[in-house]
Parts: sequence; C-alpha cells; structure tokens
Amino acid sequence: MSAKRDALRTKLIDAAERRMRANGLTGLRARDITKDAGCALGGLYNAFGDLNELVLHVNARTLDHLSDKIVNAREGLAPKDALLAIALTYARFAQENRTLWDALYDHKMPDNTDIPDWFRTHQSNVMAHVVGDLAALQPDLPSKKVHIRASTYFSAVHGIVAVSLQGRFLGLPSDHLHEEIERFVGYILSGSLGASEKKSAH
Amino acid sequence: MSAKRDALRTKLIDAAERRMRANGLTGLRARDITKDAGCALGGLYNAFGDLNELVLHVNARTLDHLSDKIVNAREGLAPKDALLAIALTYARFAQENRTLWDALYDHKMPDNTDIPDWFRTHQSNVMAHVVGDLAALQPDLPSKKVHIRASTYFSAVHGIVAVSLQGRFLGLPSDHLHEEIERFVGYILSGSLGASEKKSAH
DNA sequence: AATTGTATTGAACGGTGTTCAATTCTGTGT
DNA sequence: ACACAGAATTGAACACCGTTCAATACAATT
Repeated sequence: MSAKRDALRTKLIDAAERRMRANGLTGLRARDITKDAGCALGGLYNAFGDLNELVLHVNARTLDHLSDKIVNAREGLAPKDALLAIALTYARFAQENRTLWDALYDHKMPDNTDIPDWFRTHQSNVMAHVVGDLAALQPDLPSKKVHIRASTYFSAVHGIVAVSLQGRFLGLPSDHLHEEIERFVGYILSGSLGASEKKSAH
Repeated sequence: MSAKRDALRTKLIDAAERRMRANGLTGLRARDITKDAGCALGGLYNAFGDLNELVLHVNARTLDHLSDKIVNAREGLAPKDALLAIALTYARFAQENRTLWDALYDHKMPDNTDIPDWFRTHQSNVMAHVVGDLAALQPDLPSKKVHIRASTYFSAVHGIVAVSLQGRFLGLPSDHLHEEIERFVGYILSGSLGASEKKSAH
C-alpha cells in the first residue's frame, strides 16, 4: 500500500544526496530536490514530515557508507592495528566525502527536539567498531566504561579531522593529517595499554 | 568622525551577543538585534557589511573571553600542568557558555569566502597558549612542528568536548567529561614525553 | 538661513520552508 | 463500461528571512 510512497521517498533521498554532495547542506533547497525527484514541492511533505527529516535520512546513508568502509579497513586486523585503521579510514572518508561528512555535524534539529532513535542506531553502528576493538584490548573493563572510552577515542580523532579540514584555529595542513593521526593514536594506545590499568582495580 | 558609528557598532554587537547567548546562532534575527540596539533595520548594514560580519565580531569577543579564562587557569603552572589546565578550562568554558561556544563552530562564511585576518588573530591568541607550553616541553622541536602538534592537541580536546556536549554518537555523559579529559591528556603527555623523541633526531 | 553633504530610515524585493484547498489519480461495486 | 468515494498529488499562497536603496532626517559649513 505504501510501495509508491516508499519509491518517492528513496527518489527524494537520492536527489537530496546528490544535491548535498555537490552543494553541501546550506545549498540544499526543497524546490531543487523535488524538481530533481520529479514531484511537486508539496510532495516532499507528503513523504517526509520535514526537510530536516529528509536530511536525517541522507545522513543515515552517509553513516552506513562510512561504516562499510570501516568494516573493510578493519577486517582481519589485531585490535590495536584496527583502531589505527578506523581512525585513518575516518579521516580519508571525511576528505573524500567532504560535504556529506560536514552535514553529519552541521545539521541541527529544529527547536531542540532530540535525535530520533532510528537515527541513533546508525550512529551506534559506526561507534560499535571502536567499542569492539577497545573491549578486545581491555577485557576486564566494564562495558559501560568501554563505551565511554570509545566515545573519547572516537571524538578525539574526529576533532583532529574536523579542525584540520575546516581550517579553523591555525588549521593543521591537510597533508600532515594522516601523519598526525598515526602519531596521536600511537600515544593513546601506548598510554592506555603500555602502563596498563593498575589504578582502576580499586 | 566615526565615534557615532563605533558606538552603534558596539551597541549592535552587545545586542547580538545577548540574543546569541539566549537563543543561539540559529535564533539570531536582524530585526531583533536592531530593535534591541535601538536603530532601524538598515542600520545594521550601515555599521557592518553583513549579518555574518556581526556574528564574527561576537565570536571574536567569545574567543577573547576564553583566552582570558585560559590565562588565569594557566598562570604559574609548569607546562604539563598548564596543558591539562587549558584543556579543562576549555571544557568548562564550553559548558558554561554553551550557545556562544557553539557559534564559534556553527558559523559558516557565506559562499566560501575565507575568514578575515583580523578574526584569525583572535583564534591564534587562544592557540598561542597551547603552543607556548608545548614548545617549553620540547625545546628542540622546530617551531613549525610545534604549531602542528599544538593544533592536534587542541583539536583532539575540542573533539571530545564537542561530541560530548552535543550528545552525538552515543555521547559521553557530561558528568564524565572532565574525568575523561584528565585521563586523555595524561596519555598524550606520557606518550609524547615519557618515551621521548628519539626517532625525531634523525 | 540656506545649502550641501552625510547618516538613518523602513517599505519593498527576492528567496526560503511550509501549508492546504483544489485537483488528479486509483480502485472498487454495479 | 461507468460512476463514485477515498487517497494521493499538486502548486499557488503564506509567513518569515536577510538585504537593498530611494527617501528622509540630520549636521555642518558658509
């Protein structure tokens, strides 16, 4: 009964993704998308409640795409090497899909309604890889703490990539990005493993 | 000859800062600002070329405010302790001035005109503290590399704070933010100092 | 007081996301 | 085949945004 509707939804997501890839999130116009998708302006609000909801679907695709890249890069690697591979893959993905990646962070929910659960799932799927390798490295650490450290690790790498790419605050030159990430991850891994977790036992 | 004009400029910046503190960057309306400042709508475009230019001035103030906080926190501390103090101060500032801090990163230049030099100076002033302490820790490192590492260090901390505060990707709970930053900085400092820089000599 | 130059005004413009009465389409019963 | 009801689609209209610029108010000089 909603096959037609779903077809329109994917056509709209396709069109929005193309526009976002080319012109970024700020260059996204409802009129352009619906024209590309071959429906009337109002059709967007039939398929989705909101333009923001459509953006959310494009972002979900981007996260899945990123997740696939991480799976490939991580495959068959020991946890330490896997964590480095994830970081470098994240950086490369951001560089190669700049506008789509920007939208992941530039997009804001209207008012301050919170992010829907179905979208959080896509975010978690990406983070799960970091969680997995970190858990393998520290098997005696409670799951909750593993998640917290995974978040810290992931967001630190993200910060390096983000500031480098948008060139704020001096801006790390993009040529040195991968080099700096390698050094940085080395510090983290040696710090979090080499000295071990003697204090945390208490 | 432009005393009147400068007075209007500061009145507009004041009004814009108040509005941004209350409603964030997305809640900023030219009509609200000019009403608060007591001038006509067009007056904004007399004092500034653009609404974006006005936002830039508010952001510059925010950076100066942050820089002051860092100076106070850093005062009289050894480089290692200073770097930790800077990170924690950055996190606390972000929490206490959430909307203004968000605007530092949410604001985008129109088209893709690049950030004016006078604004970059304010950014550099913040970063200078990190650069100083990092240079003190590694006196034999070329200045250019010190800047690159400062950028890496700063942006990693920024990433942790940013992801934690906006609660994306699982989202590190804000209660654990300072704790995680302490651990994290410990890793970095022990990694970058403890093992020393034997390889970099060649 | 007249005149010139400058600063300020706010109605008007183009472009945005969103709505909803009007229209077209679709499927069913006769 | 036809009529008809319910659902899907349309696109003109709306409210609101940043920005402009001719008209106005003001200031200074002669």
